[in-house]
Amino acid sequence: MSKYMTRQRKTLLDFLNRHADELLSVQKIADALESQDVSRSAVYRNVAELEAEGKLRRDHAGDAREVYYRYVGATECRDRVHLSCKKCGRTFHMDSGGADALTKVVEKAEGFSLDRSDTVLYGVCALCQDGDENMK
Amino acid sequence: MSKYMTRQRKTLLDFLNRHADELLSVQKIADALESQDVSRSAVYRNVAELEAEGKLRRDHAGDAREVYYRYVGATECRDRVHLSCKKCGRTFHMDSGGADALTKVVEKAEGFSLDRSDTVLYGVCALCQDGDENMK
DNA sequence: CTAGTTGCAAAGAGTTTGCATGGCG
DNA sequence: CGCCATGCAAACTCTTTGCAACTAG
Repeated sequence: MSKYMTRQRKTLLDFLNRHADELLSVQKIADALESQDVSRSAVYRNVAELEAEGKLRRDHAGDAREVYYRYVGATECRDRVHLSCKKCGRTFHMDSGGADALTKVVEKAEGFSLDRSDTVLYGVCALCQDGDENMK
Repeated sequence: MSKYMTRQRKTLLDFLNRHADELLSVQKIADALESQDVSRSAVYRNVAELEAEGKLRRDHAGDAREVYYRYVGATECRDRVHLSCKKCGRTFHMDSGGADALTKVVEKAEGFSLDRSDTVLYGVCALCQDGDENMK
């Protein structure tokens, strides 16, 4: 666990808060923080720690070979099922009613105990579904 | 797209069929096929192709830095929501009734159009839930 | 002060690629 | 026989690590 709040860590947390729920590779983070004099090692080390604390969650982005992360440290992400839009990349949270229904469906169908905070559903969000009609 | 069915590709496909739905790293695959004289390059190249064809899906396994794959080429995996057990690592398929219910829940809750074949739910399967009691 | 943290650069690990050789159709 | 695929090894990219210098509390 972290004991000191260093300039680098503060900078990183600030960046993550401004990009909560975005799919971020360490590369992107490091590039962004480079101008603020945060070394790549510091990024890697802090990211690893945040991951261990459960504030950053690993995800995989389409084709890329790098590891992607999603900041779920903000309280509004706690124990919430995430919905990831394949078109715009944005993330949405299911409200607890929806999550309850979801958990129940899975439980009933397979006797499977869903882990809400580990699950990410993929699909297309409401906004992008509308947009489609204009694009095609 | 593949034009020739080489010995290596055949060996790989055979292996994948025997390990359908398991979480496999290229390392594991390559190690297993090494004894059958399939080079790592061949594995990497064929895996990339199968991924492009949609028969192998990328996933991420807990802590590891490597890329993991899941063979979903078998017909029983087509368009089915996958359930991945965090304890035993096994994968289960939701029947279409369950998947319909799931799709509806998500649609209603957020206007989100679920992509069944891209979604993997994490949690603990029925078997492992029972096992727990004996372990603790 | 003292221990945790950083930066750098070198080491590791996993993946990709160029090119000559081999094999499927 | 022609073209695609393979094998090998070198090249790359991303990530980890050792160690001296630095700094938060």
